[in-house]
Amino acid sequence: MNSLFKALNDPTRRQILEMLRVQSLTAGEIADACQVGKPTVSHHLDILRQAELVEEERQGQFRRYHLNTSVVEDVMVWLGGLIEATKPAIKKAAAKKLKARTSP
Amino acid sequence: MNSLFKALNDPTRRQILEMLRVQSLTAGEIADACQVGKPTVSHHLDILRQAELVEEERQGQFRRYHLNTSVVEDVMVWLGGLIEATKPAIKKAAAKKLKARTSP
DNA sequence: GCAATAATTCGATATTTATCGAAATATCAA
DNA sequence: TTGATATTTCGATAAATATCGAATTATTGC
Repeated sequence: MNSLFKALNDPTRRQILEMLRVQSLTAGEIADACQVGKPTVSHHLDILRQAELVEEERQGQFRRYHLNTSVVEDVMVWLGGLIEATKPAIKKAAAKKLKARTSP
Repeated sequence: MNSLFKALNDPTRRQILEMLRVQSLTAGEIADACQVGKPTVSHHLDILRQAELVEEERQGQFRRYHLNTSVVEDVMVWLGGLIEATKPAIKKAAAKKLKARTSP
């Protein structure tokens, strides 16, 4: 979880993820699109890879990067837990509401 | 979005959110539970408040902190966009699958 | 008003981090 | 092999950040 939130914390990295959502890209293409140098992009891709948010595929002298959505779901599950398993008072109210809707 | 991901990036702050999920707490109670000093907790609560992840309610000499789930949903929406609006090839495949399921 | 309690702000510090230019590594093409 | 291109690694640096002790602010109860 730590490496995931760390990876998501930077605006440039989030921009990279948004780009990879549309299509997989090489490091060079990413560097052209983002307003940072190539060494910086390389560093960002490293952090995204550590978090398993992106996967690297080597194609000759290029390296193509893909988005990995499965770990994105992991974050969503954690966040969902924050919303779902909430205070007893609210859980009680939710149960009451449900009962009113399901009983005749 | 920036302040939200920044707030979520620290393990202590995530622990605070998990505690507030169960019940609202005072700064002192949080400091007792977490393994950090009171000034540090105060700082973390400040960052969580900037991200609107927690809300402060003054009760005499105490300050009670509540979890605000609405912005948690904002993060989930952003993450969901990463999953949903995916590559055209996959979208096409999904459409095909849907058609096979809905047509006679 | 005054002592006690809750919490924050202040000042300092050590660590992490984003960034870049230069150098190194790796692959392709001729 | 040699030159060109893609990408990373290295070294340095400036900025952000988590943490603490001490001092400060705010509120309660006597």
